Amino acid sequence: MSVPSSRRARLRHELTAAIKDTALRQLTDGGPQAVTLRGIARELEISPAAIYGYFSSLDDLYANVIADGFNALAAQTEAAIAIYRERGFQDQMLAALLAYRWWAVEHPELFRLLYFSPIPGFVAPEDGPTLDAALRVSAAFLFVLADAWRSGLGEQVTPGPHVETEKFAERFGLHITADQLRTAVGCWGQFHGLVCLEVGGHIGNEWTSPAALYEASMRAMLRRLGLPDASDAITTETIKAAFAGR
Amino acid sequence: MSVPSSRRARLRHELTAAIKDTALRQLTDGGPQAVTLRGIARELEISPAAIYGYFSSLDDLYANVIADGFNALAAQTEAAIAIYRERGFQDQMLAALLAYRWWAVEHPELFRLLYFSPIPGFVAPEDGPTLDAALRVSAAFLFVLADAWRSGLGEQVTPGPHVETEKFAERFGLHITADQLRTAVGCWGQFHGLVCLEVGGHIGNEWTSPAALYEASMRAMLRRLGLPDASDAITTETIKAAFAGR
DNA sequence: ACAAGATGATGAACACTGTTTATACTCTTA
DNA sequence: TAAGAGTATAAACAGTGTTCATCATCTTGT
Repeated sequence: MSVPSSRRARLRHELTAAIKDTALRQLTDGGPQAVTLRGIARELEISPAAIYGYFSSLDDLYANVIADGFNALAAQTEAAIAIYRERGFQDQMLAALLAYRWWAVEHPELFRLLYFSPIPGFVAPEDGPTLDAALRVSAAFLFVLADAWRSGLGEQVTPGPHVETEKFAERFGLHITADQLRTAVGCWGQFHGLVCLEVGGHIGNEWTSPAALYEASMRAMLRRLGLPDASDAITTETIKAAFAGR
Repeated sequence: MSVPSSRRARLRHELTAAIKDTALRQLTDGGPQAVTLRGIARELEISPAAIYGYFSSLDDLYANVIADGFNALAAQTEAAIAIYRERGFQDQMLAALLAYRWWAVEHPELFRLLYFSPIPGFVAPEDGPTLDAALRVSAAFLFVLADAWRSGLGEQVTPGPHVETEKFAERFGLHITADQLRTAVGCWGQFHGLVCLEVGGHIGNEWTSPAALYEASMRAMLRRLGLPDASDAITTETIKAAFAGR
């Protein structure tokens, strides 16, 4: 801090971004094992040791890439919700759900990295930006659902034993019942699970269209939540088009 | 084949098993990056090069560990189903679902390896035992559900566009409708997703009991399928006890 | 404008990793 | 017992993350 020299700060910021970018590119090109400290240095025509002036270790670099990834995913779902801001909650939810899958399918390696980090050391609780960014993703969906509930829609929840919701309310600044929390997490598992199976290559796309299957499942899920049917016009293609002309 | 010398064959079999075992132990102890060819050799007091007489590469070793893992997971779910062979399909399904989560929670690193292989090179389609073992897991659930459908139970399926089911029927030897297939995959995504979130550490167990949440969600899912309510006596603890006294 | 000092980059080294190859060894079997 | 198949080995190679002492560069107070 304390009045940083602007030139140095700019160069520093640019190089950190460049390092993260090349790491991301190596990840998307050749999988997790292909991203290499020396490879990044080679590509940037820089000494391997120089990177340590920007990241304390390769794990630290990974942590930042992961945080950026979570933020990108969150931004995409939030943007999808914003598109249908004037419409019903069911439209906002469906748009967010489709945007979630779209992002995952377009960035499969990064998506894997986010939710099944193949890096050993860190789950990094409370450690900083990683966890916050991860929560931001779920929060995007949760807030829409909570808004719908608050407005009196969709009170079909999953019954079950009582669970604590205080710590949850504390973290999210959101007061919902135990049944609602259970329902929300159940939905989360549902769409996240389908996306995981597809990204992991376990839904053979030789015998199904994953996109159509996902969309149908999500519409059914929203119906089970007690929400009105979402507009038929909302499909993955619609979302893509709306993002393209943004 | 051709009348193998029994002594050599036995030693060979034992050492391959020992290699896989230590690889698995290193995985569960220190994560994916901790399993090391040289580390295995060190632990078995063997030359690193000796392992290449048993596995063609580290990836090959991984593939075998993965196949074994899928088979262990499949065996556990099949055994859980077998316990309730004389009972209703809903009991068999719930038991299988709870056994699935239980196995995943008890072998988190291996579960990650199975469904989000952090190894670069292989998804290995048609490559041999890996894919077969992976299919065996889904088949366990699918056959029970198909039996229930065939007996006239639970015809609440997810409507949607037509998808091809011929290649699917060919692979599984099971003839179901497109709506049934969509429903089954939707359910798969649901329970698999919840397990993935928990194993990935994204369901904070500081504000929920993942086991209770999972059980409640699964009972709700079976109800949505149109199956009768499963016995209240079936819980994770029940399954554990049944396995312990087997 | 210049010296002082902070900041950044470097090459060499270390301890690892997977993999190959030529060599030595051991055991089966004819 | 001799031949030969099967197995284990040490040494080497290319590559990895990380550290450290050294050197270049740039910012800044006087």
